[in-house]
Amino acid sequence: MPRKASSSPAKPLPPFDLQGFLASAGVARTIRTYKRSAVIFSQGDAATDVFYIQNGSVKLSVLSRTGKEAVVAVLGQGDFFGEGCLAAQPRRIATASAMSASTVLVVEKPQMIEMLHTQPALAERFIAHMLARNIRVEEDLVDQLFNSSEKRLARVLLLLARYGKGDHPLPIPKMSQETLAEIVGTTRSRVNFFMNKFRDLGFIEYNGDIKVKSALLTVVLHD
Amino acid sequence: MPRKASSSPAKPLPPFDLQGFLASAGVARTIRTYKRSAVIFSQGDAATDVFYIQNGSVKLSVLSRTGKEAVVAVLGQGDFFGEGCLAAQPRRIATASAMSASTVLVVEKPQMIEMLHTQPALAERFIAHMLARNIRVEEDLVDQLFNSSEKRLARVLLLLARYGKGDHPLPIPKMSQETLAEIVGTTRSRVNFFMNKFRDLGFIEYNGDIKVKSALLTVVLHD
DNA sequence: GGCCAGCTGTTCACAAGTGAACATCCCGAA
DNA sequence: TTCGGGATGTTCACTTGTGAACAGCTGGCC
Repeated sequence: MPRKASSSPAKPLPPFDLQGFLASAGVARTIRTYKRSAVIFSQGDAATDVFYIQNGSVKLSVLSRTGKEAVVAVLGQGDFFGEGCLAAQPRRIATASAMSASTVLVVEKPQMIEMLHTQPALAERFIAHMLARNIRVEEDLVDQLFNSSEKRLARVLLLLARYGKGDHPLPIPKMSQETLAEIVGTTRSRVNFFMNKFRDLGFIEYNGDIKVKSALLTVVLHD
Repeated sequence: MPRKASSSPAKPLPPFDLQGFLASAGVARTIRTYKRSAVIFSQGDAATDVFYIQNGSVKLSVLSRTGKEAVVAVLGQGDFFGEGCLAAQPRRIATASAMSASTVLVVEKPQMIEMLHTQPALAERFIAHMLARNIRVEEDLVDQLFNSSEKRLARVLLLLARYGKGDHPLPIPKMSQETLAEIVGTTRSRVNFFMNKFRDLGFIEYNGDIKVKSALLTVVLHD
């Protein structure tokens, strides 16, 4: 029996003290902190480091030739990003920016490569991250291919809400409808329309933050 | 200067004799051969093995609740697939089928995990694969978000054509317009319309196989 | 207080994409 | 050779999404 493709829950990444790990391995490392909206790296920059989120949330966005912006990932504690530099990518293909105050660990590419060779525990963890990321991006792609913008918005809201786990109505980090549109892949006017619809139906509440009634909003996904 | 997101060439995966590698490591392994159109595994099946393509080409497709089908990847020699089982996925989320006669190597999940721990060369190779895959899927997603179906079709044709490398007009494996539509993420009538348009403009030739004039078709991507 | 910037709410003409129908065309099997 | 099934070519009414515009709101800052 085929399952709905996008239904598998976000993989619960076990916490991992990369900083302590690096310290005990005697590896040089840097910790940086960013304020909300601060840019961590920009599309086109030289790609020299891998990042690991200690705290906060980071979004990766891509700017098209025509000026449109798309958000390809929203990441949180325990996620890696910027790992494209380990492959052949000499430049960043996306811009990384903090969505809330964040602290990230920076590891230079040569050291990361070295450690992936010599530290099986890190390699294992990193592979797990890549697998999870891959599954998520594939689900996003399938979602784009199959679903209308109304359903995609509902899915994004549900995923963001359960991001902090706990399953109960959890406030979503402050985020404009413009940003939501960039995540969902549609226009702001469309997001606005459906947000009001969902609110009228009692599926969400919002003024400043958004509160999602998961059980109700889920209905939208199943037609 | 931001680069066009989908412009980075498919990563040229260096050949890797996984079979020989496994043999010398004394690991149990199985080789299977499939005919064109044969199903390797189906969406919903128990996910117990990782596959490695020795030869041929394999597509991964997902079926929606509503009966629509989408192709999420077309893979070739040297690619892994079915690696989702290494993460938390107990079931296949996609169907894998041979697009041409293919031989694949099958490795059971526990052995793959064991080897990723003990064989740095394999782990490295596997990480490289996951990074490349991730980049490609992200590009596909961005392509969906930014581009019209005409441009997406052009991009898919270009990627398929240069798949075998060499850069010169290379015949694309026989593939129906229906399948192309599932890869591009649109309807057959749309694909048919644009294929004829491209043919009229001299960008491609086709009766049975498709021949892509890369230099010409590329124009479509840049408006 | 008054101003500005950014976000929200709303509308609308227009563009793009869908899906279903029907007419060929081609090729391999009986 | 004929038949049937799959592929292609073509059309069209209908749905969905776009992008640009304009009018409030609201909150921070001088």
